[in-house]
Amino acid sequence: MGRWQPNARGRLQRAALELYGERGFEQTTVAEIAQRAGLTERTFFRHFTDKREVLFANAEEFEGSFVRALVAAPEATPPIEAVAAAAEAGAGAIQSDRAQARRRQAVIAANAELQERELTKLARLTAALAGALRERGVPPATASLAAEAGVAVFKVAFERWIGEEGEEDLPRLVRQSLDELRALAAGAGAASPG
Amino acid sequence: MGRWQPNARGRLQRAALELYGERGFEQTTVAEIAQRAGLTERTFFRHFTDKREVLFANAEEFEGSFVRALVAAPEATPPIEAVAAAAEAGAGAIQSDRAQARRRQAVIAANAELQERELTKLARLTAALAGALRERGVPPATASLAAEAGVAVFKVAFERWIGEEGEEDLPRLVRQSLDELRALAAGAGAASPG
DNA sequence: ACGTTGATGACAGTTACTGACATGGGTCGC
DNA sequence: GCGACCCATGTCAGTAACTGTCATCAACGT
Repeated sequence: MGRWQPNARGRLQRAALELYGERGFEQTTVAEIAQRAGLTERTFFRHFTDKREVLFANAEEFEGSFVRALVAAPEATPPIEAVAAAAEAGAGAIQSDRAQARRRQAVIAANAELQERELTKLARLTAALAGALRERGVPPATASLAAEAGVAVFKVAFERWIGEEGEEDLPRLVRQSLDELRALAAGAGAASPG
Repeated sequence: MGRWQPNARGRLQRAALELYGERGFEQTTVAEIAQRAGLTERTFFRHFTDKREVLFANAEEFEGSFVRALVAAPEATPPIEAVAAAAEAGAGAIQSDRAQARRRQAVIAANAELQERELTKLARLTAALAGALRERGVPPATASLAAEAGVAVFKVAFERWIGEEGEEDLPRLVRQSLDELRALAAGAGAASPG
């Protein structure tokens, strides 16, 4: 048996999510998280750069599934289709447990600092997608716009998925949101006179 | 003569921008900013909720010019055109001094926490635009997508404007970026074989 | 055996941020 | 003009996030 209980990082993540959910992000101290995980405050900061980051540990993995799908798209695929494929892949990587996603999102929605961090993760994702598009020969500005569009489409689909009770197929919602964006860009959607 | 020097808030903003530029955001303490402004640390936190916010004091004003232009657009304007008009208006509100914008942006680009706060401001702007679109009868998801598209277009134009030496007309760059987004959504932009 | 490694603990220090109370010139009612 | 209040600022004490540094001690290789 090792000197310490295994999976310190995972225990910290679990303890943090629980406490943030129970009493809120601000009302939870890092010392409390560490105590519940059977560790010390100092060890928490060795695993996570700050108090928020513990909720975003798998962001890299998520970003990876997004980017891999984009890279895997055939060369001739138009940028908007390539990012759409990436968004669908990212959607597929998440949708296995909607309950977990809901809990996490509820915690984030309850605190401005956590929302701020989530925006940063999405910005990282956007930058990664834009970079991958540039690698394919897409001009920089076009690459940025396509990446932003793809992430926006994903966000809208994700909100619907979290919010609604019936629909469970996130990739399908992604495709649907993309179609709406296309219609929008084509000039559709004038407000009905009222 | 008043008991205190006038414009405490402005003095704090100026001192902060100077110090963040001179020695960096992290290397500057709030006590130093307050001292340069001839005030105390406690007074700084009465004017700004935190150390970052001092750089984003006019975000509301900026957001206002954006939203006002959207509200002012004729009822029949398609959503994408309405947000485009808003983005052009916001562009017009900024472009009076590119040098100032450059200084500010350099400070922000040098620090992750400041970038995080900027993302939050842009998210606020996006939400405000989406809200205004909904008021016009645009369905929620479409409103969100249109708002995201408008802000993305603005961001791309702004980056070009800050980066390049020649072009000075930010609204024109906004219109240009919008055209690129339109082409993108229509399926253009397949990578050239190579 | 023995030195090294690596995850953790212990502890002190800095600084962002908050709450509570004090101060004193401006201003308004009279 | 005089007193009562107002309110921006000062003062001071406290909390908690984060950091640097050194100690510990099982595991592992040689």
